[in-house]
Amino acid sequence: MLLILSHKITLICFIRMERTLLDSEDNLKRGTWTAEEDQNLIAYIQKHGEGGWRSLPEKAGLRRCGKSCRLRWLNYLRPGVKRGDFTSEEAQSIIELHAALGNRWAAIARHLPKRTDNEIKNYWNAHLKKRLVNMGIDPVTHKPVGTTPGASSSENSNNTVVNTDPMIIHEENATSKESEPPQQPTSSRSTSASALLLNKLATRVTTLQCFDLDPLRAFSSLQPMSFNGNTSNASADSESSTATICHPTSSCQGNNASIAPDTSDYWLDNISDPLTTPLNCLDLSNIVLSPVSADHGNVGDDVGVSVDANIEYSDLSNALSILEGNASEPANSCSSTSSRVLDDMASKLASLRSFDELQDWQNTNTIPPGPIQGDHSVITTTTGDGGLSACDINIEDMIFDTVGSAVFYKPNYLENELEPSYLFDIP
DNA sequence: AAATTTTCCAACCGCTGTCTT
DNA sequence: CAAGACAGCGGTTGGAAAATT
Repeated sequence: MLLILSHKITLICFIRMERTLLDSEDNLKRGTWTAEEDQNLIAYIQKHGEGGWRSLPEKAGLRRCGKSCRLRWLNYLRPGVKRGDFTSEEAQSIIELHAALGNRWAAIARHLPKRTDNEIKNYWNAHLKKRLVNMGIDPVTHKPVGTTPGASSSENSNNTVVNTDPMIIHEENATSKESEPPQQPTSSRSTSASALLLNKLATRVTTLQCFDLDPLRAFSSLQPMSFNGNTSNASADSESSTATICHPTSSCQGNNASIAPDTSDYWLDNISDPLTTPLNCLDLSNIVLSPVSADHGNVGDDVGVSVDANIEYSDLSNALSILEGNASEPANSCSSTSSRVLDDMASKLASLRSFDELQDWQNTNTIPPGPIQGDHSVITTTTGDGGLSACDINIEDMIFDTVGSAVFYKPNYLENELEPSYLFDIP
């Protein structure tokens, strides 16, 4: 019996060796790269440049396939590649971006300089996904488990998660381990329409890499493309239509295009004056424009917004007016904190005339974070505004909480390791 | 200390889109 | 326009290292 078992193990080991350590049928080496191979590859690319991967191995004296060489170079050997030790900021970004982009690792990687898609993917699978699960969050939908029946429904046919709700993630405290069950969000889902819209915009703002991702300006260029071309009579459209604004050079067209290409480089390289060029490159696939059956809330007391998972407008033209800062009603007529904040955002963003201005604004916190009022050791998540007023809000501090409600996130509180539970829904 | 299991990530594979001929 | 080459992407896997029994 033991003998048979021993033979069996030996056989398995032999098969494994043959697959992984020894040369394959095509005489190509597989498995871990040696230092010598790395050196050969680096030397060759330094001399001849990247590209021509198929013929590269032979020229470089490597018994590897071209794909393997390319992967090795791009993910590990290429200068500037940052490896290991993700910062809390990077982890936060990955979660936010994953909420917005789904498993589009390459797209996510473009927002994290020096990180490769492969490493981000691994980090997500090995760490972040588990962290979310432990917190009771569905890593696919980024919503609490149990609140999203048919979680996969949030993914479209391209396997792209269209939910954009990122969530706050608190750095794991190494000193205070487990024993505590995963903390479930204590706040109820916000029913504020304004808050939901604000969420969407805040998400975009916090991940802005370039002026072209200005969500408010994009709304302007969204108008002629939405509602199947009918912008004045939203109610005629009985189905929710997904609006995607396409890259100027992209072939994607129409309402159902789900993935907009990364456009940062294009805009930075080609657009000097945003005012003279239509801003039409923002992927708004998560923002669904459709008629609403009831006015659940107001944005600037004008725009009806549904409370479904998607932002919906009953009156796009009014919405645009508000978002462009041309609303007839002043901000103080807003019905809620989030409305006021939204107005502030709209006014500010609409006033920006260049990417530089946007950066300046972000850098100088034109809308400064004010002192948070209230007892944060008591407040975990609340359905109120936590004592914040609109003028206290720094847009960069906005982010989703775990239930998809708008919150205010003060990074400096995390950094200082103060009470981390300072999530505030916006009513 | 040894055996076993789990974790994590480097690398591979298959597929798709784009470019070139 | 078709076919092949190529680059890039995302899912999966093998196995070394770490953790646990």
